[in-house]
Amino acid sequence: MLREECQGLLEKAAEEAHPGTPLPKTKYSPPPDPEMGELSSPVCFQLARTLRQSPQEIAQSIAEKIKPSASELIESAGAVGGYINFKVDIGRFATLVLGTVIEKDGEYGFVKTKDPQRVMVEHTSANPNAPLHIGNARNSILGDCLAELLRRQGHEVLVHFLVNDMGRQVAMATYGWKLMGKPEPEGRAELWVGTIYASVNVVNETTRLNGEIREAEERGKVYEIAELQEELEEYQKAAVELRKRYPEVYDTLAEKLPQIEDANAEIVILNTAYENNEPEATGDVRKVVGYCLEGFETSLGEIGIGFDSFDFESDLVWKKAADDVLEELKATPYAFMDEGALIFDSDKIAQDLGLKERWGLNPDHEIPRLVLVRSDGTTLYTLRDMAYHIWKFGLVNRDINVIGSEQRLAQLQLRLALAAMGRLWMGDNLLHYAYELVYLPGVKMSGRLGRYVTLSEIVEKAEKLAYEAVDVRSPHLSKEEKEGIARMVGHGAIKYTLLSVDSMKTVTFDWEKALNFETNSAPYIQYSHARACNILKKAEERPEPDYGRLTARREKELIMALARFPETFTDAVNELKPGEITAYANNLSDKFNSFYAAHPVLKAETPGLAGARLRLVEATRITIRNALQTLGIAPPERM
RNA sequence: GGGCCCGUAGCAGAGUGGAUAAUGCGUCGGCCUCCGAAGCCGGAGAUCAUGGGUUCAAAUCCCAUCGGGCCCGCCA
Repeated sequence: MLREECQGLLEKAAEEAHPGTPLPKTKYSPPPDPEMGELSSPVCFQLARTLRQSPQEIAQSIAEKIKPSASELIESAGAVGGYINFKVDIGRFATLVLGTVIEKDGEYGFVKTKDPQRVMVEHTSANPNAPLHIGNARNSILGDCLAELLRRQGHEVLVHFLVNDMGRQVAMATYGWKLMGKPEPEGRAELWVGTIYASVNVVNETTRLNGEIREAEERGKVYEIAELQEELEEYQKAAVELRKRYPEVYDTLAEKLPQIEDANAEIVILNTAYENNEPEATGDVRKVVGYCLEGFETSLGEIGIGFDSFDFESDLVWKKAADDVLEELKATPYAFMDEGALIFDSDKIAQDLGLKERWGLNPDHEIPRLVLVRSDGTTLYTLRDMAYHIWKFGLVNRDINVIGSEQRLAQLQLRLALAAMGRLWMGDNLLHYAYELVYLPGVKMSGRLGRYVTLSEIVEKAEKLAYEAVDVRSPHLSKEEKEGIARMVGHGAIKYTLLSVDSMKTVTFDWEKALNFETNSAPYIQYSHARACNILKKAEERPEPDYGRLTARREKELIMALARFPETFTDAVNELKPGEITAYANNLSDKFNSFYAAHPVLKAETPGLAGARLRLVEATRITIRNALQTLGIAPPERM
């Protein structure tokens, strides 16, 4: 709102000083020194060229013509070094801002879009044969936050999870489970399924390697033996870890699997049977996948993340949706046979429709082709993915896929294929929200070997550390209260670390940093919220506010920060950058804590000032809470 | 070989055309008889990977080079 005021004043003044010169759009920003004012425009630098004058002269001439009296909020304007700086009438501005925040309360800042859409956010979509780990967690947390941001902007949002249940990996887990006599899960279902899967893999690979070593020994190939031995050691190490986690699982499989003549062939048979929807196979696979998905729902549910729908890849196959896509593609000029396989010509469609320019791709780069059907006639995952997206676009008109950046090319080819089938609008409205991986120092994660740091481990550890911190700082609270706070703080800490880093940068997950409860963390922001709540709780009366007295630097800065929330929110949603909100919330907390340390609220010098400061605290509480909620972080009232 | 992404203080990490490059950890020095010290106040610490270019103005845009990651499967 302040920007519009300044822009209006500027336009009028510029017209007077330099008639007929259009005012270019520029960004406003706070000047480096608060003494210079609250908002500044660099517009004169741009005018310098057309007006053939120095920016300083232009700024001077425009500033002289600005009439602050025409504005309710601006007190004065001045030219400094080519910039035009505005000083805000803080009393009036505070009245407006604090009044708006308190009146809008839970809705403050959530500027509604003029163009509400139905949007899908697909996120997590982890293979249902291993537990969620910290890398998946970045996906889930980003996806959940994007969905929340879009919802708050007024879109109708659907959150879906694609279950990749057609792969060999799921068949392996199911096969192991059958071999064990189809037991019920023990402990964490997803970890248990993951252990079965990894055990099958490790036992099979060990058997294979032992055979190859024997053969190499017979032929006396010394060099090969050493190589195989080394590989074998990796699996043996993994076996020890798996055995430690679920002794019966590993031991049973280690005993039974080697007795099977060709376990791999049996796994393929099971997979094919499932693909054909044969009742027994379907019952078994769905059971195991179900265990795993329940585990996902539990561990994500613990940190407040959920889905509207789990979409099974197998359902698409059974509905023959992929076959329909195949027929459609075959009928286009972009599918051709090569060595018995059916190929999609990604580059040709991009050229024919000018999609490289349209989608901002390198025009000189040839986009690699894509295999749709193997020479043995079986289809590939991509085809099912196309069918899935056509289905999704039957529900929504915009789709955001939160998927690792390594899938960039595959996602592009998917969009091109949609365009090739006459569904350009789907290609245009499909966004691959890419993110980089999360690394754990000193840990090499591997699903195949059952080696991972699971999300629930991390959540548990965070809760434990948070509990200890609460216990030290607020020993008088009941155990239940402490636990509730520990959950909010622990979960918040994890989410904040993953949301505050740009999604295109790799994150090195550092326990110390993620669970540091000091400045620039969720707990710091939560603490600021709790402090604000505490003051409000202790205020016995609310004197009539005298906003004109909020003149101290820290008060002004806090008010300015509060006023910035709506535009921060809008930027964050439009650019899909949750980091904007984390940075904002941290900055707002800084301003509040500085204010808190410098100025007493309840014991302010006059009742009018106390009243004004109380509203300021109230508005801060509301804004911090709103910001945290868009991030999926809970705002505790005490901690 | 081709393509995409990343490179900012000891470390972590904002900022993608505007003033003196945020912030945190660590480090040095202060502040609890005053609304919660998970806090506040103040120091020191940066050739923004390197070299060119565009611009009144470059960490930001363009080109080249170096370093790191990922992709270019008849895997999913």
